Amino acid sequence: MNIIFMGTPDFAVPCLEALINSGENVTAVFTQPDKPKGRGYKLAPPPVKVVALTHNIPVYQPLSLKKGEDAEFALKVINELSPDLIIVVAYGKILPKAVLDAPKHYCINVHASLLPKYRGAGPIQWSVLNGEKVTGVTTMLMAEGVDTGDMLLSKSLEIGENETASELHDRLSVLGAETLLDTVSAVKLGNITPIPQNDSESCHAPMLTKDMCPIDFSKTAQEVHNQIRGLSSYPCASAVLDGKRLKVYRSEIAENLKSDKLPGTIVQPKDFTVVCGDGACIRFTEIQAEGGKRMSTEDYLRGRAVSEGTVLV
RNA sequence: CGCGGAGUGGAGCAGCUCGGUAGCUCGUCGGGCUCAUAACCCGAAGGUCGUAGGUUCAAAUCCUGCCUCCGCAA
Repeated sequence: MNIIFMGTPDFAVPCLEALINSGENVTAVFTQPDKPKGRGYKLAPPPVKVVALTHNIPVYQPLSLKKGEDAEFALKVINELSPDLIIVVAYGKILPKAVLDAPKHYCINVHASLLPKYRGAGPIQWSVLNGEKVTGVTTMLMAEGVDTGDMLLSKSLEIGENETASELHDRLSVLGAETLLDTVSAVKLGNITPIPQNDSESCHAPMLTKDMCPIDFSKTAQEVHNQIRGLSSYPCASAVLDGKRLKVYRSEIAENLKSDKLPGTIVQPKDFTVVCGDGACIRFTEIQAEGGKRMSTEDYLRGRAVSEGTVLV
């Protein structure tokens, strides 16, 4: 099949590679423009672009698909390629109707949640933040609303107790590629049955922001744990130790340990165990100090003393 | 030229202000104690102090260039 692929970040890469490896004819890749990133504002290409280029697939990076010269040119390109399918995976732009109607068959989107739950840009992180036990990926026909189209196929998986959003991200991106291939096969066989979403069961998962990062130790240990997992590894939960920011990438609930100390107090300096609002304790297992490298708490404590009774803010 | 921090035995850090035998916590190896141990005691190995120059009788320490890593901001 002739396919146009639209996607931008790492999550989309396995899908693109799966299509290429399964012998589909990917005639063009649309992705976000290179953006200045990191120190010194170096211009960085999106991961999907890098993969596309290594397979010699033409890459288009319009600023907009809705209006302006870029949009007109993009639409022209799309129509000239006359794709059978347009596959969209975390592209980061909303497609106008003209693009949705362009392919002979469908515009199909791969979304990292079990729809209709967690529509939006941050489904993986929010399912961890909310302490979900199960999540998955769903393929759907694209409609004009964000993540509201009729569902095609879905696959689910269990979320580990201590699993971080970035680990889950990696697993879901692989599962997404599988689900996408199954969906494409079904389309070829004319064997798809779109199922409308039940809007009343939906919820929204917006992009994460930095004001979600500071840890509020007055919450329960489980809530704090979920926050740490859900924000890892970006933007990453943080606490303040001795006036400096401490990022917490990984944690675990301390079994059978209670304390009536003030929430945020370090009760076991040897393994960085901290009291939370419900008296239960949480143990940081992977952290990063300002200016320092990300490392296991064990390594961190070898070089810096943390004293019992210190209170994190 | 966006702002800032850091590169020291296998790991994480101190030492640099006020140049002059490289230290701490841990790991590794050997020995001891112990019913036993991740506990304790004794001992050992292991470092061109990121890299290239400069200043100096002497540089981890002062000066300059370069490389790499990280925080903020985007």
